Amino acid sequence: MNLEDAAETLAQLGNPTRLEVVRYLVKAGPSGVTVGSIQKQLKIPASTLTHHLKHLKGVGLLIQKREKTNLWCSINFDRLHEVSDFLLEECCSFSLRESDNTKTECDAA
Amino acid sequence: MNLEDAAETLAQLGNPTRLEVVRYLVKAGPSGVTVGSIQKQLKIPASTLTHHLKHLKGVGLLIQKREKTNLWCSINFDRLHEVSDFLLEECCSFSLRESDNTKTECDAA
DNA sequence: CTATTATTTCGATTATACTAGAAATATTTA
DNA sequence: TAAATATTTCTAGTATAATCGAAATAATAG
Repeated sequence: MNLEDAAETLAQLGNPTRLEVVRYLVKAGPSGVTVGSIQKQLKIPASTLTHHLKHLKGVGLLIQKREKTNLWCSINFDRLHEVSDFLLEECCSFSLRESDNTKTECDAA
Repeated sequence: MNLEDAAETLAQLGNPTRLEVVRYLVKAGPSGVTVGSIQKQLKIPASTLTHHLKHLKGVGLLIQKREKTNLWCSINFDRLHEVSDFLLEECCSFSLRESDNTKTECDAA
């Protein structure tokens, strides 16, 4: 994951409403939830929610599957890992290069 | 770290210029670098850089120390870990609750 | 076909962020 | 004091994002 993609993904996670949705999707797990249930549970107006879901899908954090009238949403765990890995790798790269210890800061944490 | 703080921090990391600065600070390590050296290396106009540094400091990602005319900047590694932990914990909370395995998805990764 | 439920598009408002040049400030050195 | 260097403030243009009501669309059930 390059810097541009990481920044874009982080930016999308940086909106409180969207981060709340992401947290909800994570809790829901791989089976996912419908757009409507997110809307009801988190009390987000439908149009606002659609708007944010489009953003999340745009950076590959959201997986959607249609089933009849319902649109099922689930989080892309791999993508979520990629972005946290970007932060961690960039962070820990220092310890790996500069430290004499076999253990990195990451291992220690 | 609560959702609001996490969102705010992620939002600040979500700007390409700032993420580039963060990456540069991470590479520089705990000793840090001056504002001027960031400006020259990354070719960011001084006023733009000051603006972004203020943002990073605002969410606690940046540590600054004055020495004579120079302002030394270094990354707050702890803070960087906190935000990546927020993503990982929220992410892995599912596996912890739903899986019968003792190993979580995080451990496996 | 009609009604119902689910989701999206449209449109408009409001707010906030990014960018950077020019001028100002502050500190050190000569 | 004057010059040089480092950083910040001021200001302003431009762009983009967040929000949500109302209307539109889509799919199914009766």
